[in-house]
Amino acid sequence: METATIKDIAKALNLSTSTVSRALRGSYEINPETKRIVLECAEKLNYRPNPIALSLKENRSRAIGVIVPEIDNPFFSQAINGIEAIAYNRGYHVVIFQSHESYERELVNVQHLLARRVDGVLISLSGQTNNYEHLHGLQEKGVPLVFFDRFTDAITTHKVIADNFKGAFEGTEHLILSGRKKIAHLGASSFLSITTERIKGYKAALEKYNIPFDESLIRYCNFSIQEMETIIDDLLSESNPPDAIFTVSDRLAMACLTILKEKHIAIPKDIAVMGFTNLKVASLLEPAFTAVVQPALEMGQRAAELLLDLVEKKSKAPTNFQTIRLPTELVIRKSTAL
Amino acid sequence: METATIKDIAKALNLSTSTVSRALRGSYEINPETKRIVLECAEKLNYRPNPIALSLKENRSRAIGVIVPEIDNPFFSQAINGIEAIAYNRGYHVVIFQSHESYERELVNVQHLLARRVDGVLISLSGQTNNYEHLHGLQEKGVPLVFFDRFTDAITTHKVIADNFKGAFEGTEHLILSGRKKIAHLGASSFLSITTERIKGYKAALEKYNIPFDESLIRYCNFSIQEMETIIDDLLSESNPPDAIFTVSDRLAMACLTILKEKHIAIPKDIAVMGFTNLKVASLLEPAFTAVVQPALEMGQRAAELLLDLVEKKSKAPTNFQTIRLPTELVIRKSTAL
DNA sequence: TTGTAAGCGTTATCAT
DNA sequence: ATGATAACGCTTACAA
Repeated sequence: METATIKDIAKALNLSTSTVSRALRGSYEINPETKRIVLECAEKLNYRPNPIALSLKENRSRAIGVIVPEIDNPFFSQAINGIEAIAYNRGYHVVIFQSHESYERELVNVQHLLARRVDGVLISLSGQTNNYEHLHGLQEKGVPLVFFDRFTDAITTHKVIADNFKGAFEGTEHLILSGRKKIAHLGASSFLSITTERIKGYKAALEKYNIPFDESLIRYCNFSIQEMETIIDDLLSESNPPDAIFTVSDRLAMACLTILKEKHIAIPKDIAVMGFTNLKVASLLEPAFTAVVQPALEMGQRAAELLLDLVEKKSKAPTNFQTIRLPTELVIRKSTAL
Repeated sequence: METATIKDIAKALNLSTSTVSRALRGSYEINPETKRIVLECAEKLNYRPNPIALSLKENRSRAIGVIVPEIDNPFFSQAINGIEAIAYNRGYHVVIFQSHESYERELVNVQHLLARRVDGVLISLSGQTNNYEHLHGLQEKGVPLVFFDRFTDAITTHKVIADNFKGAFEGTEHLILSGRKKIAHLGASSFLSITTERIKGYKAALEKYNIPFDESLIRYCNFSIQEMETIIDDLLSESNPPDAIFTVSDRLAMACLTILKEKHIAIPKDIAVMGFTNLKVASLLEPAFTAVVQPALEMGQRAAELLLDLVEKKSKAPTNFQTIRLPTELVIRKSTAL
């Protein structure tokens, strides 16, 4: 059974396709009776408008593209969840791409999205991206773009991000106040806003408590778990290892805890571990772990809302682009008996 | 700057669109010189074929649809990762929908996928689904369908699933051999294959060791974390609570561990906990937790491969539908010092 | 109130 | 070797 088209209805009813089209979309200028029989017939034939034909005509797809570093990362899958919820409610589909932290891949993703004529793009930058021509390209072609989580100031548009500075400041302060003297900071790629902003927060906290900043305590690792492990191992095997570790992502936190456990290092006692995660993950981790919880779901929702507003915007009035900083929450869980 | 079309190239070169089209796709019957200048011009204008126009013409979209209960679930996000990898390599896009464990939502998702003319569908059934007309509908319209993880025998097609019976058997056996006498089984919805198959494995293990089966030790919970907690609480507050709990999903395992910890119940000592999860989550959970690890990534990959084979199949020869059961792995982690 | 025709970008068929 | 035309499904001036 093939899908019925407007033509089929027109033929069945001896009407023109334009009449059917109008009746279907409830135009004024149509005889109520005609409208009735058209709708009835459409129902009978199980007519479904072909969105592809519409896309071709209107040069838009009612789909938005999302580019994330990895789907299989709790932060991003939760953000996508938020995006999907909003998009679904507003009648849009979501097409997902992964950059796998690769600039080249991100480039290709953008080209695919352009080819697909998505109506807008949500992106969280790859850790390798430090050139933004592809994003300018999107904007030049009039495709609205909104950043979430990882952005660049090189592009003017809405940004929905965590309050990285404040989160890192509060987290670091918490470590200091609980007596830690030597706090390592495990960042992602140095290109990323989440890294630079968090390092600033970290530094500011050290400064407030007159702790000298030690460059060697900052490490960058963006890619494989493998690489993270190497770096963490390296950090821990120094003659005078840190007594606290601040990590900037779920995966770093996990890698860190795993290694510490393997090395039989007591987490609250010998080394304090804290870092940016999302709530679900935080609840799974070592109870002594302190989480700077990011509102991943809300970030996705807000970003999607802003994007769809841009997409549906009719007026050509200049947009006031916003940078929304969602608050993080410091979660200190009791170390319950296991 | 607008996107260039074949027409633009034709106009610029004083050729017909058909010639340009043929040159672009490297037809024999074209003058090498013409071909050259066309390609050159296409390059200059940054021509990109419009996949929407192609879709309309060919009545296909080079996109596959995926329906999962929840994106934000480590098992599914990992499976999607596998799907995406294969689809990307073979030139397909992935459109993702969530059923949120709701039959109605799944129905709507299927309709959207039909409207979008996806070339094929991968689905893992919602916990509420016990009517399969919508899936028959897909098949009637010639849209290939492949199940992964959660399937029904009411539909004839490829199925890529975990070896649920064996996994549950081995897991339960492990609990029995480590001295547990009263093993509770926390299933998802009773409609789901993952539930029924795993219960069979559980029963078979009990039988092997002559442990009488006690219906009241089996509980079903498919939905909110809230509901899971109620059920687990209920189970634990019986006069003679179980000394082991077997859970059939990541989320159940998490809910279970959380509650036990809150109640200060010693996990290896008072109650053994084990269950189906994926490796990433398993490594984060309570070290005394025993995991029946499912190959989520591979499941996604295999399912996507089978689906794309169906999609691209030319011959009308009847297909031999396969049911691929991927082995699970019993992971017993040492309870390292924390 | 309804019909005719053009057009969205592309390719296939049938000329030339 | 190349061009003209129709067609994919739909909307929308413009005509009637």
